[in-house]
Amino acid sequence: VRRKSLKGTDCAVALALEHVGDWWNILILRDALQGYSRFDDFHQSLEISPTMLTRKLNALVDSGLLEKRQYLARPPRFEYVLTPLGKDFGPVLVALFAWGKRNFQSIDRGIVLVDSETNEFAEPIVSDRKSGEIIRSPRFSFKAAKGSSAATKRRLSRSR
Amino acid sequence: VRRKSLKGTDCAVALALEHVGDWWNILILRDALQGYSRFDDFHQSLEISPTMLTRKLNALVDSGLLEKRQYLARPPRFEYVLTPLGKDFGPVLVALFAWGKRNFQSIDRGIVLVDSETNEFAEPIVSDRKSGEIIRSPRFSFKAAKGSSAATKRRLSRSR
DNA sequence: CCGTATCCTCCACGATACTG
DNA sequence: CAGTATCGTGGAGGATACGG
Repeated sequence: VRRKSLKGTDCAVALALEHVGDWWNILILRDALQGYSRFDDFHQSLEISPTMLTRKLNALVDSGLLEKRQYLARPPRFEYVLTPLGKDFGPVLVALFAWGKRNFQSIDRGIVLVDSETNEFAEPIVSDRKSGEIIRSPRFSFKAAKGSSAATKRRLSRSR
Repeated sequence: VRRKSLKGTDCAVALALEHVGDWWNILILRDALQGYSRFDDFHQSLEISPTMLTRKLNALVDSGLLEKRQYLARPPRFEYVLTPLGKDFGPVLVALFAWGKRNFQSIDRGIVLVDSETNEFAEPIVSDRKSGEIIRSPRFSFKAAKGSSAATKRRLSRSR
């Protein structure tokens, strides 16, 4: 949007959109809620240019949805983790996910946003720092419930 | 976004964003769920250029969220009403509204998205076709509950 | 009153290249 | 690996003007 700020509006929806009102933010938050935290994880997941990812990550930090945290001293490494405010955004994503699933996705596969039992968000991914091998990535797991099929071959079709 | 389509993705969130993934669409749907249906209602509410409003309205029609319906033969007049798919988007907006309200809006005023009792969406606005006078606009009504204050003076700060 | 067509501007975004 | 700097461009979006 020729981003006129909607500050001054007292509508909570508009206020919310100030912080998450675009494509990338939502997708980043989605991944974050799945447990993603490192730059490169987002980078690979989203097919976003590093430049843009930097901007969006910083913006989300500024908005207080993410926190930039050092997890390794030498070499200095940072991760972006959800703040309480960011986690609180979860239900919105759940609703969005549900809507999309109800209406646009007949096949019963895709990411798992919440554990169907506990209603809590999936555990963070675990990856071997050394090899970079992903041990467990909740993004690709399936609902435990009734016979979900085999793992999804997930290849984003490259544009261009 | 240099709008690469995310078609081919099986993530429901991405699929959903294909249709509502921007600022204007959300705001239009918000208004639609409040009962707005006429071009000019949206136009005034959103401070959007008529050109853009046309585009967004058409896009939402194409996506199947809105339906363009003639409500007057002579002169021909149209209104944009929510389809079932569009109404189904309601819960997402409710969640977004709630998040914004919880976190960014301390004052207890703003639009009413759902009736607190029935959990149904507010009634359509009623405006006098002749005078154009708005008789009832739920956007500016307040929760019936505990002493809400006077009407909001709503002036968007113009950019530039 | 309810839009649509045309034009133009500017900035969101990707490409590319570079650093610790 | 985890980013930042610079640059170029396409398209989002406003202004304006017109029509039923």
